[in-house]
Amino acid sequence: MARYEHIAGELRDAIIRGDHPIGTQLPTEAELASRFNAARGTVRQAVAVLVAEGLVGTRQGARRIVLGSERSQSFAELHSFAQWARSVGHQAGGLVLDSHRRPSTPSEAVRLAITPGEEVLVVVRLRRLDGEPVLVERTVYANWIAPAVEKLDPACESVTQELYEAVGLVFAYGEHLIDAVAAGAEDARLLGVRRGSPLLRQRRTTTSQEGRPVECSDDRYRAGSVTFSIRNSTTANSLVRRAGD
Amino acid sequence: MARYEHIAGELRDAIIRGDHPIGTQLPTEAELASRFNAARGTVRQAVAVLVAEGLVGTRQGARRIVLGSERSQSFAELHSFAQWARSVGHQAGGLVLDSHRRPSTPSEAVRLAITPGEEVLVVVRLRRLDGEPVLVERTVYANWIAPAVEKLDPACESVTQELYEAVGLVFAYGEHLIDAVAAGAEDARLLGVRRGSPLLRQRRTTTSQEGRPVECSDDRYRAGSVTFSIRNSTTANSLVRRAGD
DNA sequence: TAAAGCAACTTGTACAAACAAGCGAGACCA
DNA sequence: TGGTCTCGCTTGTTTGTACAAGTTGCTTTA
Repeated sequence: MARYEHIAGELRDAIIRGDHPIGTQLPTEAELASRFNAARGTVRQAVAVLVAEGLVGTRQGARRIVLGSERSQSFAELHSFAQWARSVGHQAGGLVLDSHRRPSTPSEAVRLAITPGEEVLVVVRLRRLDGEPVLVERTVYANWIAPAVEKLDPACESVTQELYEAVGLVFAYGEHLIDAVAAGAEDARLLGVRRGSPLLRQRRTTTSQEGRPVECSDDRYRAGSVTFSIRNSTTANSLVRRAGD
Repeated sequence: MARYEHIAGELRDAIIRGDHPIGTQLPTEAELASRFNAARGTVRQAVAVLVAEGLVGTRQGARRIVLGSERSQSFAELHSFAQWARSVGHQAGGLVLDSHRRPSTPSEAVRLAITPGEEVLVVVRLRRLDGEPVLVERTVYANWIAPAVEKLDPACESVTQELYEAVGLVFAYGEHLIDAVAAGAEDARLLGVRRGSPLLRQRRTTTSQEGRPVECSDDRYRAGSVTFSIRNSTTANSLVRRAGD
């Protein structure tokens, strides 16, 4: 592990442990540098990690301040329903309801960076959390990954993990659009809610390490089952609000 | 403006302009350094900005890749409905429907880091976008800022801006929980939708520069009016998914 | 022909030094 | 008393250097 990651970990633990309560000041860079016997730049890099996690606030001239003390979960959760579920102590399940190929629509072609009409693989999955159906996933896979997807077990728990083990594919980057929609007839039936009841919708496009789009998906969560949590600050944010589209 | 910010801006413009199309490689650090006549460290800092914005993907050993070409909007939007609206070319409006003091509930006390029962100011606002009601804000302000809030114009367009101008308060940090809920009777009446129709809910807690909680709020958007957009990557993320709470 | 391995290239980590810029508290002055 | 000013402290920016580690394509080898 890198030196700065180690220092970041120590500081994070200290904050979570309560050594640095919320609202109090963190030690200065100089002090941390001497304590960890590292250069100031290395300490800055470590603290930057905590700032990015939203645990620490920083502004020029003033000592840094502890903002939170909850461990923020790592990325994979956002793409892997199963891994997220496990990390919060729940059991994920999945079931493929439909899987077929068809020509891509123009909008899908744009999102997947392919030529319109090129064949894609459409998969509809119902996801459960501790047995309860909570999520309908309608995913469109680009043609080049379709064969590997079709080979997956229909009841496969973690698509992300299986694809990584099978072909070394990593879902490295994602763009997400989040809004609320009313449940359609199929949504309602699958999730066991009334038609028109609120669902949390997440439309995402996922990209491989090399920047190649892999899939785009329309995921709908039953209201009350899942909450997205985001931290932001005036310096460095990754969240944007957009007009409906 | 700092040197690295300038370089980041130049690169961002070049990407948006299409000089570096999506999926292509960015110039190497060495080349950028010589082009901008800056040290490698400075270039790295510049690129880090774009990586944080989700425009560029990076991994050790390989050239950096352009992932997106849309300008990501700056932070203020997330707290300031008005400034966000203006930036996307719409006109924001606001109207205070109710404003009164009452003792804080235990949960509010925790979120605002005050003693339970301490008085808070509750404000209900209806927000419009180009005349259309799109958002009901139910905000709870900590006592220490309440006087300044009460002095605001009830039809005030940007609370954020007014409070900054009045008392120099900056909404520096925020934590946000996003989910979907059904419209209650009051929500439905105010937003002009049917009871039970889907709303996008954003519960937030906002903190001042000094790390002092200022307000917590329950904001509900009419479905279709607003979409949250998030970019993430395996390295460095700020988004977390949580079980319903 | 296909796998293994090497070599050049590129990004990541770490250290050191110097100056810039913002903050906060105490000193000073009206 | 109340405001202003200055000075020390702390974080932000920039440069330079050296080495570590991952990627990629080419070469070598079986």
